[in-house]
Amino acid sequence: MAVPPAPSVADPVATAAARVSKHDTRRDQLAESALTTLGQLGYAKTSLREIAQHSPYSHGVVHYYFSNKEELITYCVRYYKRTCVTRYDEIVSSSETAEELQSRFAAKLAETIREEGPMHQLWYDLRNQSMFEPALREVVLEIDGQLEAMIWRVISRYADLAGRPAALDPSTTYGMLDGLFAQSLLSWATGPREAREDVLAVLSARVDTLMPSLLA
Amino acid sequence: MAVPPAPSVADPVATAAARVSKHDTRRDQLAESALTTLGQLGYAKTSLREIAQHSPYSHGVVHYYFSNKEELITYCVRYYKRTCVTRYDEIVSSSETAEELQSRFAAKLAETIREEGPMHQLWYDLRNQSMFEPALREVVLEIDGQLEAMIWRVISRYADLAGRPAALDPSTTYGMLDGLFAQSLLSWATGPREAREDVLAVLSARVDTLMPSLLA
DNA sequence: CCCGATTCTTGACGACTGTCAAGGAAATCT
DNA sequence: AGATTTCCTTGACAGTCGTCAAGAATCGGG
Repeated sequence: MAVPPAPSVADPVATAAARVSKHDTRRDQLAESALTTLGQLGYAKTSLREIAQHSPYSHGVVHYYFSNKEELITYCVRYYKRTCVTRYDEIVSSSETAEELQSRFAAKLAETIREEGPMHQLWYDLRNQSMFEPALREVVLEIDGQLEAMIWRVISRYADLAGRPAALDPSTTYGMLDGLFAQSLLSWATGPREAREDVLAVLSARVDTLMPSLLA
Repeated sequence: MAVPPAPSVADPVATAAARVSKHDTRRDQLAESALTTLGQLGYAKTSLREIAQHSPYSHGVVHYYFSNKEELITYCVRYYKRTCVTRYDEIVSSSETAEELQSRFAAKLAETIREEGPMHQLWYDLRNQSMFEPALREVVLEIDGQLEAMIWRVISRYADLAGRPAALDPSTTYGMLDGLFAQSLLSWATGPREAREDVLAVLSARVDTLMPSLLA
């Protein structure tokens, strides 16, 4: 993951740096444990003890690496975001026709629910909680903006490939697609397990047929 | 609100009915107190004691009228729904041209955020919590279906007035519009108060310009 | 190998939660 | 009027929460 700690030498700078990196590695490790717990239980029902139980450590260690529950949570969200907001960039850069981008994007939307469903549930949970908890607003606003930009990279590239301009502004486009995504996620998460693949197929089909009308 | 209790007469049927109606009136009264609390604090941070504090009673009374917290919550949601899922029906029945329905619907979407913002925040909160809490799924699914039907009454009437068929199925249409609505609600709830009217104006404008493309 | 710093565990605290039982207050009935 | 049912308050319970302090375990440099 990160660089392994340097072998012990009498270099106070290097060892101090290794220390810092180890400290950060532990924070990331705890963040990962926290994220799986949060994805399973949701923001409200996730306690620090529960997070610690999904990690190799005991519940007290959280306060050694994070001063607050709040700090842990926001650190988690940013950690999660790091890997998340570039999800479609490979598709954007490697697709060579509008049709290819369209169908691969539609398929990828469904795939990310299948592969990372709980993480998306957590995101929508946190985004909603930010309406009640001011402490979450800053980080939610930041990530929401990045998600909008991510979607806009797809759509503007799509417009380029098709040789037609986008019909809507970035925010409206994001709002609509996000609505469809959230709708499918909800029914994926709450419906019967046997129906999950059908839900994802429907999402793909919808986005696939909808995308042409996002261009003028 | 409900019929006032009948004056005391020696009619066991009437008095029993009055008793029941009084019992139900109290339940509704508690539900209303609970809804304002839930709308302010969100599902996670609302305790029974907090609900009671927003009502004329003490915290123990909740268990006299409801057996569970869960029963109270689901009762609240259904109670709220009663007045809610017909919000656009007056517009649907009284609009005489597609253009009128379009602009009045767009305006009403914004108005309901302005007038009942916290209730909508609560709805999205509960809908999300249903992904983590199976107990909420039944009632959420039921109301979500009614909301979809409500939106579809608007759009199908809109299509009739315009003399063109709807371009999308009810579920997709609902998902898209709901996404835009939720997006505006989020920024209405978390943004600065001075910007609220702007947010609502943007929502109205977006829906207004988007609606024609919902027809084939 | 030993000492000091770092890392982690354990146990405790005050506060809060849903739930419930006991009993007082109020309304109703005879 | 008294008796009885209904309504509501109070106080307590077992449990969980975030937080923190004290000390054990572990690790690295001399």
